[in-house]
Amino acid sequence: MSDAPLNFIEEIIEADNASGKWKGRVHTRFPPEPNGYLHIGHAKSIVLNSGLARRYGGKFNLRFDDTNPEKEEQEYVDSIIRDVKWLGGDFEDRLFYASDYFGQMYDWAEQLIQKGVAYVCDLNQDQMKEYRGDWNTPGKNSPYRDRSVEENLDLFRRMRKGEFEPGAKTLRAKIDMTSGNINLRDPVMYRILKESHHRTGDTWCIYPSYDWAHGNEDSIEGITHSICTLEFENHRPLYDWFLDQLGVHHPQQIEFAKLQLTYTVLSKRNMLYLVQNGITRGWDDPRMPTLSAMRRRGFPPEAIRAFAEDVGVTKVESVIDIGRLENAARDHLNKHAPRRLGVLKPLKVTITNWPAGQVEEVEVQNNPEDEAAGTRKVPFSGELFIERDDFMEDPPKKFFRLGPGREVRLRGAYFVACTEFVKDASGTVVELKCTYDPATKGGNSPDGRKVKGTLHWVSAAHAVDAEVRVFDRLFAAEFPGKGHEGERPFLKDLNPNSLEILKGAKVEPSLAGAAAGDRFQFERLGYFTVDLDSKSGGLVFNRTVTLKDTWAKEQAKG
RNA sequence: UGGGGCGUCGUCUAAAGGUAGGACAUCAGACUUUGACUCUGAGUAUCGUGGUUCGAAUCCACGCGCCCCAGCCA
Repeated sequence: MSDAPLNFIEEIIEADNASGKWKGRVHTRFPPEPNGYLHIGHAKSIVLNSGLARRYGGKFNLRFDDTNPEKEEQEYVDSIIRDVKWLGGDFEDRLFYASDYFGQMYDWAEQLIQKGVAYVCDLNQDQMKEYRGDWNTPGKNSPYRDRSVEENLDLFRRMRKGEFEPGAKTLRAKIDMTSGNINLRDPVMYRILKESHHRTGDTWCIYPSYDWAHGNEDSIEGITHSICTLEFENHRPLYDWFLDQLGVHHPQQIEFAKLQLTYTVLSKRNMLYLVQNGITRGWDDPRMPTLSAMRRRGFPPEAIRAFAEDVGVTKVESVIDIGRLENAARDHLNKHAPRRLGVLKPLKVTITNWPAGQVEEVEVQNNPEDEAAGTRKVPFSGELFIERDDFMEDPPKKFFRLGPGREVRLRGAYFVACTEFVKDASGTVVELKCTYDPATKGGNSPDGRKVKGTLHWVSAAHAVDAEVRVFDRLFAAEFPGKGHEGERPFLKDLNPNSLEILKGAKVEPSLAGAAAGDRFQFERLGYFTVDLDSKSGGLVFNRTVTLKDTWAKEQAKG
């Protein structure tokens, strides 16, 4: 437990514990509908719910809210389980499905019919809408509202048996057609759906609606604090009404503001569009905000958790600067990612005074943030590659890298000075000729001479070829779609440079055996992970995030 | 225009009638074998108007602004 201030949900829990409301019990749940992939917004909910359980010695359930067979699929169930586990949401053996409770819910529905507070309605969809009224007009009672208990029971049982077509009848709660809260105007509890369910098959042809089902699910599982997002605030009176009518265990619904991020689109509909139209390469394209994509891109789950905790929990609708997510990744990776040397856009360097054919091993620290990470040997020779951006033909004074006559340090190796540069016919610099100072081995000069810059490098003969996928934000606008007209305004804000594939990268030889998912810092560049597409002999890296770069910022200012 | 919710630095978020604090971002500097990390410093906020009070972000009143709701989706 930390001494950080409590968020409003923790305050509720501590008050409940103090009053003995739940006898000290805390039981939360994450209840996704298996109709899409989990994204960073869901991560906030998972971290919140599972974190509360952990903090207060309670329990956390994973429960699929699979009440709509028209939209749900096993593929999504599998991906969600994988993602929740990866994030560290510890539901132990408590993996549940709303569909497991269909029998209980059906019995409870009959109970409400017996009680006279639920009825079978024959109104079709258009009629029901008309009878419902609107914000300024109270609704009218359905003509079927006063059927007898016997008739309702008979009809409901026949609905279950499949005697009626989809849409022909519904079971409705008898509440108040004039309520200012439209959710209370006799909401639908069951609809007829002749659709095969991914778990129950064709056992059922009537399916419970969200409002009826959700409280039941929470109640059955003994949930104490049922946490959901703000848009369900209007549904809470209904949640309470059903549970009160049933007289069963009654959890408290609490609403919080969902996560929104700048430069990001998080709606399932829009994400599906990006995937189906090939704008990204599937749900796990590293530019997507899904958890599978973020995993593939190299985000550590610990970083996502830290981020989710850092942004806080309130009822204020807020948009988080995506830079904070990137920062969370840097923060974790800085402490844990081993450093390596890799050159994204190589420029050849020949050390003219290096003994021909000689190879030396230099010792480089694996992680200056972590002494225990130790050191490694990296081969150095007279033919090297450095980063193209680290040389300028006519550099400004504040450029600390290589230029004609300038001297820099090669990380862990020697000081080198540029004596000459070679251009091809088109005027592009293709090679540098440098001299090295043998007295500076390891990177220190005995005469106390200073250099401003330290460059990363690889030995040409020893380097391993790699493809590097350099990602940038998928959208170029802070609020994608804002200010544009049309069907899918967010498409107008797509960043045309969100993916750059660098085929000719060169990395140090120790990376040859790296496996998919391994994360590294390429010194001075950023954090990189080995992509799923990587095969031995064909290394592929994803750039997770760059290092902070004040030089680039300076340049951008002009 | 009915019902529900929300307004604190640029962005998040604390302060439960008593010094408006922190993080990220920004700017300036120190350090540096990563222009990273780390460290130091700076500026910037209580939606408005009244009221209660010795004292109000906090309590009261009246406004204003933004979000959600008219699926047999969740």
